[in-house]
Amino acid sequence: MLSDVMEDYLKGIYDLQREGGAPVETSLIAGSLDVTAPTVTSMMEKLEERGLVAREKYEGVELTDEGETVAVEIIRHHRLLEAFLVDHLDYEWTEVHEEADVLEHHISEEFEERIAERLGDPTVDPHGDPIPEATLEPPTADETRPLGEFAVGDCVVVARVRDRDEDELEYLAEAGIVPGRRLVIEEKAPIGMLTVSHGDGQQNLPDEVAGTIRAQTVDVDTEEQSDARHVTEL
Amino acid sequence: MLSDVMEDYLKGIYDLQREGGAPVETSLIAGSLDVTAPTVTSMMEKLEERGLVAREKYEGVELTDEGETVAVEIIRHHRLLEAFLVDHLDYEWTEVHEEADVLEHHISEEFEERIAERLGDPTVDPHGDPIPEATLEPPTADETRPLGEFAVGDCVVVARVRDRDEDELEYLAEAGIVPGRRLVIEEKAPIGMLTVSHGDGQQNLPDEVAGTIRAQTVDVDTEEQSDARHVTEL
DNA sequence: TTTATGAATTAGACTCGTCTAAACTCTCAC
DNA sequence: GTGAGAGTTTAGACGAGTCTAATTCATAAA
Ligand SMILES: [Mn+2]
Ligand SMILES: [Mn+2]
Ligand SMILES: [Mn+2]
Ligand SMILES: [Mn+2]
Repeated sequence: MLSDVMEDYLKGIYDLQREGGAPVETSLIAGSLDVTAPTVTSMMEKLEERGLVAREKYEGVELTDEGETVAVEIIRHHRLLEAFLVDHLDYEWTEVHEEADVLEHHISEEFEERIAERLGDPTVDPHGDPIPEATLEPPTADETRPLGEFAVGDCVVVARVRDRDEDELEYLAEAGIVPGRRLVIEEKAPIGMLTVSHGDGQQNLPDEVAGTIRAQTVDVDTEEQSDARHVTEL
Repeated sequence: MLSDVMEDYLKGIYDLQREGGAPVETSLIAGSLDVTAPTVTSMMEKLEERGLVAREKYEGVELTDEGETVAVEIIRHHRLLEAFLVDHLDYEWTEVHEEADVLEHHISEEFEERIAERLGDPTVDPHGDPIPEATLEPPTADETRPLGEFAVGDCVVVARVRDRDEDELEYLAEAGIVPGRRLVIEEKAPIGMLTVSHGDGQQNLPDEVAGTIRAQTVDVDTEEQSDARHVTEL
C-alpha cells in the first residue's frame, strides 16, 4: 500500500512538525531525509494525492490526520523494536536505532503486538522517547524541555536523549547522561556551552547537544517512574 | 548492495536447482516468483552481470558459488526467523512463513547472530527444514525422501513439511503429520493418493501433497534427535 | 529435410524514487 | 515599489523492476 520510502517521509514530517510547527518547508524535509528539494516536491505531490498531507505551494506541508496516524504507527514500530532489541536480544542502547529504522517498515501488525506484549506494553523506549499507544492516538505534548532552556541552579532529571548518533550516545552514556539521571545546571557559558553536574562530577555540553537532551524539573511524583536502567549499569 | 527482489530470485533459483537440477529455465523461475518470462530474462541479465548466475541463452541459468552463498544466507535468515518467531514470540508454526519471507531481507548480520545465539544455534526450523551454518557452506544433500517414494509397508519418520501454505500446514498439524512423527505407508492408490497411518489413525494424502512431505526410514540413531515438539502439542 | 509448436528473448512502455538544470515565486531591503 | 536573493517548483533524465506484444530460437513431428 505505502512504500517504506513514503513512510519515512511521513515520519520525518511528523518530527519536523513537532519541533518547528506546521507548515513544514520543502528544504527542511530535504535536509532531514538527505534528498534534494525537487525530490521532496514530487513526493509531496504524491502524498497530497493520497490524502496524507495538506500542501500549500511554496509554503510547505502539514500532515492530515491520516498522515499523522501513519507516522505514529511507524514511530510505535520503531520504539517498540528498539526496546525489544535491548531487552530481549542484548543490544546496546547505542546501536538499536539503525536496525529499528529498517525493520519499522517491514514488521506485521502481528509482530508489533507480540513484541509489545512480550515487553509488557512499555511506555518509553531505551532513549526515553515515549512509545505511542496501540490506538495510534497522537501523544499529547510532553512536559519535558531541552536542557538549554533551564536556568542555572535548576535541578532536573533527564527524560530523553537523541538516538540518531551512535558515537554521541556512547559518549553520553559514558558521561552518565542517561534517562533517569539527575543533573544540576551549573553554568551557561556565552560560547555556546552548558555545564551540568551529577554525583560523579561535571560535564560540559555544546548547546547543539544540550538542545537535544530533554529533561524535567525534579519532582517527587515523577522521580519514581523514571527509567533508571542505564544508571545502574555505570 | 543487493535488492530484496534480487535476493528472492537467487533464493528461488536455489530451490529450483535443488529440486530439478541445473540449468534452471526461465519459465520455472517465472512461475516460482509469479512474474512474466521477460521479467525473468532481464533480471537474469543483471544477475549474470554481477556474477551471481551463469547463463546460457535459451537454456537457463545456474547459480555461481557467489550466488549460491547469497541464497544460502537468505535461507539461513528465513529459517532462523521462523524458529525465533515460534520459540520466542508465540507464533504458530503455520503462520511464520510470510513474516520470515519479508524480514529475511531486512535483518542485519548482528540480528542474525543474536537470534541464532538466543535459540542455541538450532539446526532445523519449525517445519523440519535444515538451517544452514553461519559459515554459509552449502548444506550437503539430505537423506530424506518424499513420502511418495517409499514403498507400501515402510515405517518412516516425518522430517520436513512444506511451509508455504498456511491452510495446508494447519490441516497437516491437525492430522498429526508433523516433523518427528512416525508413519506407516499403508497404500498407494492408483488415483494419485497415498494412505499413511500412525497411532491416532489413518490419513489420506493427494500425491501432490505427499510429494512435499519428506521422511526417513525409521532408524534408532536418528529417532532420538527428531523434533517432537509438535507431536506433544496434539 | 522441412516445418510447426512452445519457449525465450527483444522491443517498447510504464511507475517509482531519485537527480541536475532551468524557471519561477516570495519576501525583504533599499 | 522594485529588485535581489533565497527557496520552490518545473522540466527532463535515469535505473530498477515490471508488463504486453512482437520476434527469434530450439526441437520434435512429419
Ligand atoms: Mn525508516
Ligand atoms: Mn529511540
Ligand atoms: Mn523473501
Ligand atoms: Mn520453514
